[in-house]
This record gives sequence, structure tokens and C-alpha cells, in this order.
Amino acid sequence: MTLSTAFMDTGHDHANCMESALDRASALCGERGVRLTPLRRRVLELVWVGHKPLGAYEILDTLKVERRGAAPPTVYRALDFLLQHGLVHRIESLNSYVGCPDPLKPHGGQFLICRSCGLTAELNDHRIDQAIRNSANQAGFAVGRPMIEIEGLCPHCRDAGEGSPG
Amino acid sequence: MTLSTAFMDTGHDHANCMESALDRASALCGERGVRLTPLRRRVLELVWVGHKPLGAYEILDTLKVERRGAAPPTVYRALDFLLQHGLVHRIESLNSYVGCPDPLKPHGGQFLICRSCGLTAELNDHRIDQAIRNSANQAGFAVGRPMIEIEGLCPHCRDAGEGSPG
DNA sequence: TCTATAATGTTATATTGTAACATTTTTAGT
DNA sequence: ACTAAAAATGTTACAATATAACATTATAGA
Repeated sequence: MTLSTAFMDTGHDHANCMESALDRASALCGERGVRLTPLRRRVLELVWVGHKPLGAYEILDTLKVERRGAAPPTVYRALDFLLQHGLVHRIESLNSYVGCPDPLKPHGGQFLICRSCGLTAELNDHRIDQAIRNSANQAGFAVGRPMIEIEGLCPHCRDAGEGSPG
Repeated sequence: MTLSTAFMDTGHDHANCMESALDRASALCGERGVRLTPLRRRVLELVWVGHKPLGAYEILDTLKVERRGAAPPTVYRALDFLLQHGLVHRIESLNSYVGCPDPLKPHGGQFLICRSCGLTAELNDHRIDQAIRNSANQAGFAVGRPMIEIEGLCPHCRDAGEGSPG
């Protein structure tokens, strides 16, 4: 099991985390002969600034102060590119986007999403994947892209007793 | 493992399937002392008409021809009620709603969604649930509500070779 | 340099979902 | 049955998310 981008263990060097993500993206685009333009790179950077999923219009708000005439298509087109190349994932339950720590191998996402602080970690547990494939096969279903989004409490918020009082 | 509402096996008696779902809903509301009003019942019925997730505005289109002045809140309020009582699930990846075949025990959904015909089946495989909980626990994450939506091809479309040529 | 393609700019609009307040219906107490 | 409180629905307006369509600019290859 790999747990990338875990819940900000004490000692998480985020500057380095983000920089290496951008470097990996750059290398990946080079190998694939596609262009990580300044706009695309900047959107990827914004998505990596936190380990929290970011909405398209949140990204847009930032872009607007940096580029004249940034508009929804500006950010959606960049996101489409990044999604296509596995550099970001879309979190369906939040209509938001988060950086992918491992863009090389294509994979549906397995996400742990803290309902209190928003921090999100990506899992890649083949046992979960296997359980899903077994079950789907029994139903005669050909699995394409499994999408797993697990709402809950991250270690920090759990220990702080942050049960949402809703 | 239970596979409710599977992929329309030959011999699926849909009229009966839908009627029993409505009866169960009625009984459940009775026990809980809440009201399955005609509007709520009708929305539930519409969601059950197909085993395909239905969008709120698709529901609204039908309601509009039946009720004077049906508007978005009409359908969203009914859906909220049905969601609260586990009578329907929301499919996040499609912004759509589908009937729950087993509303008594609360559960996050496990859905197999055919990308070709749209038919959707609900799983309740404790092995998947267990794999998720194991993995999350290792990460120190307290699981709330897992959401699993598996895009792919149902038995019929798979056999018909309906790979989406996108 | 020229041309084809890719990327971005720009305007308008589609889709999905809520807020806020008015009215009607139902329930519960008497 | 009468009435007040609560629940449900009606109604209008709008917020949030996403895409269509076409114009312009930048880039890469001949």
C-alpha cells in the first residue's frame, strides 16, 4: 500500500513537496511531448499550494489578479489538460481539484477527505482495488475507473475531537 | 455480499420492483413518524422508474407537467427528504439521484455505473468496506461515509462491445 | 519566413443548486 | 370543530459550477 501525501506528518516539507511535484510534472510533459505552459504550470502550482481540494473558481480568483482577463475557460482548460495527464484529480463530492502525487501510472483515485480541516490524502491500496474488482466481476461488470472518496476525520482533527456537530 | 438491483437480469419484474420499493418507503416513513407526501412519493417514483440515475432538473421537467408552478426547490426539497431517510442516493460523479433498494440500514453507496447505457447497480460488499476501513485506519483516518462510484460497462453493454470510443 | 496547429482570450450561456420569504396544509391541544 | 404551531409547499431571485462558440495570439515545423 502506498499512502502518498499523507496527513502532513510533523516534518512534512511542503515547499519541497510542491517543488518536486512541479518537477515531476515538467518531466512527464517533456516525455509525452506536451507543453506545461506557464498557465498550466501555475494552475498546477495553485492546486498544490495546499493539500486541500481547490474549486475552479477559487483558482480563478487567484488567476484574475495575475492575468488580465482570466475567465472560467482559462482555468477549466488548464484543469482539463492536467486531468488528462493525471497531474490532478477531480474530487467529485466537492467539485474540486487536487494534485496527484503519482501521475505516472493512471489510476482512479482513492481519497481520504477530512470533513473538518479539508486536508485530503490519496491512497493507492491495491487491496481496495482488488476487492472492488472481485465484487464487480461477480456482477459481470467490467470495471473502468473506480472512484473512491472517503469522508471522515484526519488524525489531527480526530484527536482534537472535531466531530462535526451537524 | 448483496447485489441489489442488479443489471436487469432477464426476468426482472420492474413494475413489482418499483412498487415494492414504494411500499418499503411508505412503511419506513410510517415507522419513523415522517410523511411520505404525494410530492415526495412521486419524486421517489420517478427516481425508480429506471435504474438509471436521474438529474434533479430531469425530475423537475416531469413534475412541471403535473404540478402547476413546480420549481427547483420543489424537487430539491423532496430529494433532501428522500436522501435523509436513505430512500435515494446521490451519485456524485453524475450529479444525479437513484433509488436505494435497501433504505433500512444506513450505508454509503457502492455503485456500478454503466458508461454506455447508464444502468446503475448498488453493491453492498462488506469486503470492500473492510478493505477501505483497514487502509484508512492505517493512515489514522476515522472513516465517516465512504463513497464508491465505479464507472464501467454492465454485462449487456460489455458483451455488445460497447467500449466508449472516446 | 510561412503555415498549420496549439493555446489562450473573450463573450455568452447552460447546468446544478440555494436563499429568502409567502402561502397553504397538517398536526396537536383544547 | 377551533385555533395556534409546525410542517410542507409555492414563488422569486440568485449563487456556484461548467461549457459553447468564435476571435486572437503564440508556437513548432516545413
